[in-house]
Amino acid sequence: MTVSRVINGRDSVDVETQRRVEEAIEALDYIPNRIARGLTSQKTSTIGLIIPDVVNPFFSPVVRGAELTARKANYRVLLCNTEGDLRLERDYIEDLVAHRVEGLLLAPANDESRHSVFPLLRRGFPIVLLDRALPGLDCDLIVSDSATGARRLVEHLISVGHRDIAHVTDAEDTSTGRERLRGYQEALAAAGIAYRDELVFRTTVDQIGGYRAAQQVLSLAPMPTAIFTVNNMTVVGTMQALRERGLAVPDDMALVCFDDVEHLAVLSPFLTVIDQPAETFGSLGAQLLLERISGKAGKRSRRIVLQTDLIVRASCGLKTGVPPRPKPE
Amino acid sequence: MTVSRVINGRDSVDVETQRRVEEAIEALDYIPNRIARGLTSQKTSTIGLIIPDVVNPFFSPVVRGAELTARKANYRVLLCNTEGDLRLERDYIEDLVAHRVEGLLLAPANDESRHSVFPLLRRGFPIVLLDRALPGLDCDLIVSDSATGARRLVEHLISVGHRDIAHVTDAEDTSTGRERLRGYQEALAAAGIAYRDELVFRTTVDQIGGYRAAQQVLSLAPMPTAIFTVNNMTVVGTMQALRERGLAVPDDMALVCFDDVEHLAVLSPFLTVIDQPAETFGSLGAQLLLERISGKAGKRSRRIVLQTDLIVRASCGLKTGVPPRPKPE
DNA sequence: TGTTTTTCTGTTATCGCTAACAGTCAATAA
DNA sequence: TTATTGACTGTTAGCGATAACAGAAAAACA
Repeated sequence: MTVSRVINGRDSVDVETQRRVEEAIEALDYIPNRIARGLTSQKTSTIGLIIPDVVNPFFSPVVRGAELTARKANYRVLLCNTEGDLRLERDYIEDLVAHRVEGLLLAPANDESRHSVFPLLRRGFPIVLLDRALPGLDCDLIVSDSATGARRLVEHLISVGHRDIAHVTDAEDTSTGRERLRGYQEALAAAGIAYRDELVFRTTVDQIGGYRAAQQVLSLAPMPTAIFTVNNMTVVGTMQALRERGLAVPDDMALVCFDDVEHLAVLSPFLTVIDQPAETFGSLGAQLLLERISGKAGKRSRRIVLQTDLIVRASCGLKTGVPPRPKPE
Repeated sequence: MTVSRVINGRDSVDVETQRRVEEAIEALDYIPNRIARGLTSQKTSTIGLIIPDVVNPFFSPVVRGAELTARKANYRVLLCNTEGDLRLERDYIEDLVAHRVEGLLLAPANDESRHSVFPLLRRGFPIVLLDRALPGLDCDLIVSDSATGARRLVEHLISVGHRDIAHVTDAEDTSTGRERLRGYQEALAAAGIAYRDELVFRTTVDQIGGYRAAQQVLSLAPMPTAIFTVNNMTVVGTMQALRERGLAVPDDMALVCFDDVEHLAVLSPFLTVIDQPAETFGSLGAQLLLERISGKAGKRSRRIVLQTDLIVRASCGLKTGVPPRPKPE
């Protein structure tokens, strides 16, 4: 008990005793067991972070932001990678709750994730959704303005002369996919171009999905002159398919997508993209979550919509590319 | 107690009792507290993973590999981002130990990390070092063959006609930096080219470091005709500096580096690189660690050297680039 | 001087779980 | 029939910390 007092610097302890305790701690390499402390205090100082894929350059900054912010508040982050697998996601959620994380940051796989989230929400478990909203759930949320982003991307394509624009997107089971599709449709409508469902290709939003969808796009006759892919993984697959067919960007096909990728942006700035503030998803998400955990959040749930940046480069056949963003700052 | 029996499926429990317990669990949304279980069993089923930066495309696959492998063994991963900061790294290590992680995967910031690691090692704490060795520490270790990789990169530069080759690397406080410098020197020696210390630029191995070092390279007169940067972050900074000067790769300057980057490799395959099996660092590291935790590892420490791939693309002025690696498989 | 207060340290109980043991009851064996 | 076994459930203790309280000794006060 006296040891506990020394470690936590609470209550009064004799100077001499304190010295002896500290000596013993040193001699024994004693490190207090935070787990046991958590048992008593009912605080684990840990939050869970569930994302589909750390390797995805959109999500890794999310991890970084969350970790940094959590750390500042003396919280730790348990990271889980779902691979976009719902069952894995569900298992992870249960596992994290069993680990008594004090709250959860979740970038859900798709709409069906709501079934795992709902029970937590009902019992008032602190949770913040990232990137994707879940239908019917009233919950703290950070998304970016996907519809506007998509609209600007497609408007840009239209402004440089494209009218037959294919869209590679997901199976319509994510809010981001739906919003981006909506933006695509809005841009077309505003330009008086008829929406054609056969130009929208639904697939898994990973590299292979992008590859397959692009193959379908390229088998159309006549081919569209531009492709708008829903994220940074599908664009990679799409590019592969283009290359296989010997098609060049932008000469044979214009290409735009969501998500900027750091290395690409500097080393080879040719892709016109919508850049999302990825790290902000993590840091702001952690901040909201910590507020909720500490009870400073109030009853109402908060929906935050982050604005995005259109970065115009050369992938649409514009005559002059905009120089890359200035970095280092 | 009977509840514990039902949950763990141990000992015999009456069918009727079991049903009632399960009913109650359901009704109460009861989720067992794994933390408390850990207190009893002295097992937290958690490992720590400390890396300099999740956002770095070399390290994010490491995280993925570690997480996947740990998960298969029913272990969780506590992730910590040091930003390459020694003090943060030390704090994290202590923190993870306080959390009673059963072992530690560490990609150390630099040689000085050994002071944090040594006390753990002495008390037999399971630990596996990733990417960088620590001088004087006898410890499980996974590195890639940096010297050979560097040698092949420089040999390639020499083979296409370069003789004045600058090297951007770190402050000589990491094993990887030293090994790559050694490979650079070996390649020069083998070609009968004199090593010139003024062509080696020591810096922080991040983007800004690469940028500054490259500026120095470009201020030399005469300028070298090729630059070999030590990793994927420095090459980004280097590229920025080149672009600012209006220098093109490979026409005005050849450029090679360690680390392939997925997006770049597909979307813009022009950089000749040494590709390290990044995810293997994580998965194999976790595997070694779990073996050591379970006592299956034996007394002797294991040193694993992963082989690398030279991927020749267009950044050295070779007439014909090799096609990008086939993907999807 | 005696009484109160303060300073310090030790004891007990508790967090949620499980190992180890104990006890009850019915089925089986002798 | 009695002893033995097995199936089942409950009790106690302890993992490592802390909150709450208790008690002893010294300091401050009357």
